[in-house]
Amino acid sequence: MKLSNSEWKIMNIVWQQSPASVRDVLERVEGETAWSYSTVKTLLTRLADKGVLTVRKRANTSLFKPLISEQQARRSAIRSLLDSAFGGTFGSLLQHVAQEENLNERDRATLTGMLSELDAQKGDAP
Amino acid sequence: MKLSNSEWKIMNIVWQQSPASVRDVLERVEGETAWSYSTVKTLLTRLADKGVLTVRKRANTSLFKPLISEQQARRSAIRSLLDSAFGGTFGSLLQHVAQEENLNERDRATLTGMLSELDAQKGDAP
DNA sequence: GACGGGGTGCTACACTTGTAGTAGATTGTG
DNA sequence: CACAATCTACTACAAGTGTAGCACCCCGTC
Repeated sequence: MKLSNSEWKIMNIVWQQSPASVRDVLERVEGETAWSYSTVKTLLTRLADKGVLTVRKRANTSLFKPLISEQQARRSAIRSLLDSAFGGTFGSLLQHVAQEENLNERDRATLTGMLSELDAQKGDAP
Repeated sequence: MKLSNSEWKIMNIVWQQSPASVRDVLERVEGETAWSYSTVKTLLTRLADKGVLTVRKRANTSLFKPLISEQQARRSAIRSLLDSAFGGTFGSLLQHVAQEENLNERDRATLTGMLSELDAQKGDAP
């Protein structure tokens, strides 16, 4: 389940406030984005069409609830990043982070430790 | 510099074989994808238009070279993942990995160690 | 019971991505 | 030099994203 940028923004809100109406979401994004009511509605509807949210009608208002957990979504986002940018292995992500992101010495050491562990097993998760 | 899936596939090749022609790339992706010559050409051209590759003409053939490093691209891909899916902090990525991905006990412990380190400093990298 | 505020359902439209075809320029070779 | 093999340039088109407008419906209030 691949989410786009805007879709993540929406989902992050719906995960926090589970049955959420268009207006609920709109109120939360106001200030961060300048989305119109319509835009939020379209995004929510699309997510429902994709099967990521359910809709239930309460009076005349649609309430949306997540069908996938934040964990699932995060997991698949990581997977997809690994596949396109890190040759599919978690190890190379760690390696990159250890070398490139600015970590302190302790953390870097920790990571490189993990790395050699991973290298040692070589039986990676698919 | 945001790269799409196919663009990553192309870039991964060009990073390996620096001046690369359309045909060079095509040969490398054959077997993995069923892209036509045209498709590869379009993708390379688009990347050049985006300023991610340079083109130089050698006789009648265009040769492409990366203008950004794999590190830069990876870095920005991570940044973008963090922003959309992990509230912008590296810590929550680590946390997710520690809890959700299937690591062995050693690695998990290592990560949670790092995590509390990060929490302790609280002065994260922007 | 008419009206206004908020809601829904459609429609739209520009830009990006995935994928490719075609026409015309270039070049090595017999 | 003429021809075939290559290349490039341009065009195309469907699906996905970002962003929004409009018409119409329902419910509470005067």
